[in-house]
Amino acid sequence: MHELNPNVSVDCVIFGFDFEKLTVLLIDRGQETKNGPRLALPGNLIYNDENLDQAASRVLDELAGIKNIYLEQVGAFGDPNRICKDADREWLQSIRAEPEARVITVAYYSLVKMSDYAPHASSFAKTAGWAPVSELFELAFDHYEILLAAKEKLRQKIKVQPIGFNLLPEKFTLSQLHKLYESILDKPLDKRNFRRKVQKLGIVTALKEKQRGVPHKPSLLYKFDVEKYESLSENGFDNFGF
Amino acid sequence: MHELNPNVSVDCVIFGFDFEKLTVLLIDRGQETKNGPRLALPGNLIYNDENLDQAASRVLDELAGIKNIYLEQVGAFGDPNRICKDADREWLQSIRAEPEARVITVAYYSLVKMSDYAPHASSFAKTAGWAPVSELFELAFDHYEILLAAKEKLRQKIKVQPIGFNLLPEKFTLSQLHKLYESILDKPLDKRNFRRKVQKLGIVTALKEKQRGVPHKPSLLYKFDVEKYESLSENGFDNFGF
DNA sequence: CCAAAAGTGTTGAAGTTACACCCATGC
DNA sequence: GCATGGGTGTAACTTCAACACTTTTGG
Repeated sequence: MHELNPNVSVDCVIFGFDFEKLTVLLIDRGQETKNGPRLALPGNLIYNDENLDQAASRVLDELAGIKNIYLEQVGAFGDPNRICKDADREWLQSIRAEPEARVITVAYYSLVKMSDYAPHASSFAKTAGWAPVSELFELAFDHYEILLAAKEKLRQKIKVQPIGFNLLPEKFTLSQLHKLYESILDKPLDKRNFRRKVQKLGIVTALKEKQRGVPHKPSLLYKFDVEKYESLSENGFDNFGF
Repeated sequence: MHELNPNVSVDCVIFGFDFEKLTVLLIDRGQETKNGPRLALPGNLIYNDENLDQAASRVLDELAGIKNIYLEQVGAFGDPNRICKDADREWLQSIRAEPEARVITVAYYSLVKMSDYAPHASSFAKTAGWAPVSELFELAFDHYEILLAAKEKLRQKIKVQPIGFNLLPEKFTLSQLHKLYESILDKPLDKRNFRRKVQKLGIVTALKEKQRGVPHKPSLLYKFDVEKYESLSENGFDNFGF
């Protein structure tokens, strides 16, 4: 039966990275509200004939036009009183058949390169865009709490598995990778040790090509070795982590 | 509104340890079923006016008579086709108002000392008891999959934080601790290396007392050093993990 | 005296940290 | 020629994995 389930929703916490800071994808409900936040995570009710992962992908596409990204579950949220702000209640009344239903939501997260995914709003999202995580303090419903939980998961995850390669251009320099790790872990890493470690892991391979047009010694370019990455993924990254 | 939500349930994966092997708390549906498993994780629908954590605690108490244990969320599960076995369908018809409803379930897990918690069945559980994890291959619904996910979470957790001390008697031997770790990680750990590591960590202190009445060399008894544990907890266990 | 678990040290390999200088380019 | 970031090696130290025999008790 292809119908919305009034009691279960999904929300997506999509982190974006731009070599400067960590951002998160939010939609603007565009509502004329006196008080209460207008920003929310993209999320909506699930259909009864789709699974949770599918629902998250679909919702992300419907609200922000972003497809085909790997989403990982954060967990389930849903205190009975998560709809406690007037603005939230009003808004639900405008978009839901059963605005008063008890909803529990399953959150998903991912980390993408901002420049690869230009969000464009549709459905009930008035606008969609990237907001710096460090400047946010309030969101609709319990979305701020969900954001914090997702951030913590991301931090744990990146410590133990080399995600982050999808954040780089196809050809990249080891310095870019270095900077990426430093900004996510939020601490300096020794240049030589970092390079050694990444190279020993074997998931990057050097191209025969260099940077051009830079006002300093041009860097060798590297690409991500997908096969090596996958074979390591299966056997576990025994010795990763900075 | 104190009513059951037809679409959301919780399931509890309670691991028990008895110095021999890892077990899990299961209920027996007691159903006269031709085929399909009779064993299931304790779980049931949530009420609309309780939060997920509360629901998990309540359900665990209702079905197995176990109260006051710390539960941690595993995540949400619920493919549309999780009710695919005839036995499961029949059983739901006997206990639910809307047996055909799409249900997503939120799983919780915990690890307790078996001897501290004698399960006693009630409600729709015919019996409740501990089953060795390694001997299980099939459970109701998607409960086997949930069990595996919970086991993996437990494994990750115990690698990075020394839980497990609430599983031991006040005074314990290093061999007991050793066995505990081996059964959770499901692999042998070198005796000497294990002892060295635990002792260097400093969260156990030797008593001036030995085992008595054992038909072999009696072991020194140890106790858990709570203060040391807490000070380490704050600063992070920098070098823990087997 | 036998069975059963307790207890104990060393060594080689691998990994981690810290650290300073020359190189290639654009302007 | 100078400013900028690219690129490289080593030594001291710590951690890790592997491995075998003696001890103490109860029966």
